[in-house]
Amino acid sequence: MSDLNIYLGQILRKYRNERGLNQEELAFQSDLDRTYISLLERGKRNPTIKTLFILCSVLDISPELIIKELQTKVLERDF
Amino acid sequence: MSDLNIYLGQILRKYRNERGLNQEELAFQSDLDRTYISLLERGKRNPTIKTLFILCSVLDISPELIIKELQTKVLERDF
DNA sequence: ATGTAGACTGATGTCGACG
DNA sequence: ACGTCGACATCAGTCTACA
Repeated sequence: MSDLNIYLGQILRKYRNERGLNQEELAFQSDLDRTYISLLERGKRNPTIKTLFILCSVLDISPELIIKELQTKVLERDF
Repeated sequence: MSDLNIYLGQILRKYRNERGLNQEELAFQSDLDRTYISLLERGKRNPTIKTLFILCSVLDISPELIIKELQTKVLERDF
């Protein structure tokens, strides 16, 4: 639970790489700042639901699936 | 997409009522402010992922399921 | 028991620049 | 192409109070 940001960052980075996007392209398409993508992926930010939905739509993945992965990662540890 | 907050608020309120909790009890158990729960349920706030997870744990519902419901509501309209 | 208002703190998210 | 820094604006979330 405390490391939720870290896990989410790892998941988002994984899908970004799978899509063959770099941070700049993801930032541009999602209309977010590149430095913010960097912060997110390194677990320095805890995004809002709306931001998550935007990123998921660009990464062409279901928010539900991201949350599912996040849940399992969190449950493994301290939730 | 623009109405994401509204839909999320409706969903959260639905589950809170199903659990027989009032806003004060939910606020206390989730360690959030009562007035914030009120704002959330009326779509005036866009919570972070962490806040969603906290609320879900008190409401004893999977975050994945909330997001799934939210997705379908959003997809119906403008996403 | 809930909605609302206002003032507030801290975190999210922006922007320009550098290594 | 990414991490980082600092300054900044905006919004999440708190608190007191009243209807």
